[in-house]
Amino acid sequence: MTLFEELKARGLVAQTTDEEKVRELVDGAPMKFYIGFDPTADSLHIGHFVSVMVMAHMQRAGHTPIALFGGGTGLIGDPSGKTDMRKMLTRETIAYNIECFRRQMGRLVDFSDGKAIMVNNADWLLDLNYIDFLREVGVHFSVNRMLAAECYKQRLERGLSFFEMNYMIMQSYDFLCLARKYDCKLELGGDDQWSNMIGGVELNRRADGREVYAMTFGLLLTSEGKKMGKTEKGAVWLDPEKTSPYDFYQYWRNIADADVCKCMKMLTFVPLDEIAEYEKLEGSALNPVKEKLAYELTKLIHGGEEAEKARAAARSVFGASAEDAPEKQIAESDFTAGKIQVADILVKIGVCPSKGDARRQIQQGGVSVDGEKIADGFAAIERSAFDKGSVLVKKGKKVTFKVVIS
RNA sequence: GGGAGAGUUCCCGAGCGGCCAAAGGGGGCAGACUGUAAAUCUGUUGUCACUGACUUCGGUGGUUCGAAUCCACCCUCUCCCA
Repeated sequence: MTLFEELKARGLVAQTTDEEKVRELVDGAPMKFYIGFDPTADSLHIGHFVSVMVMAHMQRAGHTPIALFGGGTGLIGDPSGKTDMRKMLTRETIAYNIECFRRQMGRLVDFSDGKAIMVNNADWLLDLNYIDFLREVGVHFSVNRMLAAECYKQRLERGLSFFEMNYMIMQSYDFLCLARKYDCKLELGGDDQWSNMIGGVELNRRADGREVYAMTFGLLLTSEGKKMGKTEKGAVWLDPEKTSPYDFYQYWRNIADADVCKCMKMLTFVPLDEIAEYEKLEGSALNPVKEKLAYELTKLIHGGEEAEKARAAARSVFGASAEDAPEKQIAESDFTAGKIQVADILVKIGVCPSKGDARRQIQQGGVSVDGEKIADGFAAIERSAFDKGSVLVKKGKKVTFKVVIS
């Protein structure tokens, strides 16, 4: 199976500007390609995951990825698919964010010895002269066509600033610069970037007469068509400080039945024929597959050791013993007259946002201490309960902590 | 620059001067059912010293016994005209 076929089978090919040519490039001699990243946050999240995986696949096949950080375009913000204008970021935050991205990406893509290149488009965008830019690049763009582009349509109804409108032009210019400087032949990106990417291909042809190509991969959507990786608490991050390996693991462990195999194809290196076996399964038989998915992904992002820990913790929480539950500390001073209210503990260890909420959870029967359900919202436990070292506090089915005294 | 309108709790969105901690929906959390899934049903969703008190309705002042609701100014956003 060739690389292109594999990418396609994994659902990593959505649109191409010229499928035959792209296939030749991907399956052919080593070449350079690029993927752009908007440094809008200080950590990559699941939405970026696909991009990074595609880079990794390509690199394994000998190609050289160019990771382009939108340090310059980040100052504008991509209006595609957004309903509102994005916040503008300061240059300092963007620089910091790029640094964070760079670190996280290093886990999956090898940047040593020039095997992959990192560039920041601020290097060529910031010093642009407005008039020169208009003369060199601006002439090649038709406003009529830009307005017709799908990505702007929605925004036209709600208002689109000239400022944002320039995003497409700048991204196109990126491709032109990379083609000139690195002989970059191919741009990859999420399907939502399609319009912007075509812009780059066109610009290369018009400005330099150079043939370059673009290929998109599908966005990571749930079977219900929503973007994955969003929870109410925010995105699922790859930074362990922002989303703990355990939560990360749990996110995937709780994935919908319909999405397991798709994610495994797109996000892991698990061989396709192995996944084909999993696709035959359905119902509760999928549970081990979900576990594998969660384990593989956690391993890719946080390393084998963290993956083992997360899996063990999950198994214990939902299995018989809870010995591996995460530990939380409370202080000796939290006790009053040798007692502490269960509600207070819940607040102290950050399980509940307020004491009122904690009482509610207890009264609704959602809290247990050392395996015993508490019903009284004002129930307190004795200091002596901690004599054995720790007390197991559980809220709901999924939140369990071992509480110790520091 | 001229004209019209809007800013309410996590989000959307009701809201008569007192009966408003504020309808309804979404989302979240918990319970039942389950497979740590989905769907469904139930409860709950400002804070606390919790049958009571306190803080919230863009901001600042004002009218009033009493204001999310009325007035003034300000800020922000949207729309229409130029």
